[in-house]
Amino acid sequence: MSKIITDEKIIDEVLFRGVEDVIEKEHLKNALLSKKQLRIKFGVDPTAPDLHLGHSVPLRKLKQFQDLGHKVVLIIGDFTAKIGDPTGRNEMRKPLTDKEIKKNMENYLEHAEKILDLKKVEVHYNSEWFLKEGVETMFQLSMAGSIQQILRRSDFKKRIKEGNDITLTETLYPLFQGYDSVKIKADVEIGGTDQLFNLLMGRRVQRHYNMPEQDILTTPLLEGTDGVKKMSKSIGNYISIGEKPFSIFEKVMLIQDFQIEKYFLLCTEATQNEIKKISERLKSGENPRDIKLELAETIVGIYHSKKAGEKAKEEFIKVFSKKEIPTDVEEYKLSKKEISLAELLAETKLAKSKSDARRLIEQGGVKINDEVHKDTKENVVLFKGGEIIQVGKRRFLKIKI
RNA sequence: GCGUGGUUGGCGGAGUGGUCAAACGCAUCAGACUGUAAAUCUGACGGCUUUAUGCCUACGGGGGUUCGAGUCCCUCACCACGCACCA
Repeated sequence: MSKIITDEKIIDEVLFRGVEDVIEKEHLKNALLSKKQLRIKFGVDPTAPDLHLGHSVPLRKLKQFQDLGHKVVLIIGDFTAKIGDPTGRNEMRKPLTDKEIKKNMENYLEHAEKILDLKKVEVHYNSEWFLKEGVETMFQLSMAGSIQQILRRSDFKKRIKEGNDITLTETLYPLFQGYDSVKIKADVEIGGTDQLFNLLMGRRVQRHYNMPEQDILTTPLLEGTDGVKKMSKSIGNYISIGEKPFSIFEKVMLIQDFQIEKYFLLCTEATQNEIKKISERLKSGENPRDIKLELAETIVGIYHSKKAGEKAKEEFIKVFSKKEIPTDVEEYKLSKKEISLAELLAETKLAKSKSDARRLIEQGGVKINDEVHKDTKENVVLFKGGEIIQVGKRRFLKIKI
């Protein structure tokens, strides 16, 4: 068993930095100081095929607990996924198949490994107990909460108001999630602020089973690259931690200026002090772009390597500031040497269709070897190989014969 | 079960017999401007080509009326609301 760190200063940092709310803060702090190894629960929803920076926020918090010597317990909600978490939903989610869940989880753990030390993590699938215990547990559990409590949550209220259905299974979801805490004897549960209701339900369920109630720590939600909406794959404003260095870099640069500090806080190890300095630099009128470059470099550094971060930065300056052609351009092997430009764009997926390609060409968005080709009537272009096709600012392709 | 209303593009939402590839808004994409952005301005935003007051495919599914149908009728599916039980 690893040693438990009880340095009060470090503990305060863990409970403060990048934390939205801690419920029973004093209690948790004392527990952390007590030298006892705590069990830190984190529920994973196996609907996400890959992890993005938004997911990384609570995971990074878990890592801090892990570093203090506590036991991180990941619960993979394969059973609960079949119900679907109603949080933030105005419609019921469609249930996943076992196969999808399995595949998603393999992906998830692979990515999570970039943040947590998985060897020290205890992993459970909640079907372990739910399938075995069956109806009896359902009865017990459904007595732990009341309809009024469940309906008090805002997403349900909204759905009722809008006349959308709420299935009975959805109302049970928080109880099921809470039961996980009972089974693994959680001392602490971590989650995003959107999970607050479910997390609190965990306390209730534990109480119902005459267990000490878990403390709760919530982390802020991270807005995506649009600066407004919560980072999410379906909105398309996400940065996956499995992406290639340059891709991560590029997307981090897309975030809005006012998000810089939050990203430093939630996505990097920067200390409170360092973040303060960054705020000051921003206030003093320093070009936010340069600070964003540092941010992007740091984040790439975390998920790849320091070197990859530096390289991505150089590349970014080259492509976007100096408007040069990137060093590594994806190659595309052309089937025939003579092909119309529109056809080529459609074939290579640089454009959605030939019509789309024509529109891009007309609008001056297409370049061959840095030269704008605006003529749609130019039917056939003879390619020798080695030409660089550019669409917009970010899409490049090298022609290979 | 009965009744009423609804189902239009990535989304919201117009359109009630012809000029609808579908107003308007959002999202997206391209161009200009820039700090990579953001904001702003311009343009595009179903597909195909012979680039045109061009052709094809679209308004939940199927069928019908009509010279002509998101638009009228029938039917099926789905959704919402109301009624019915409690009274």
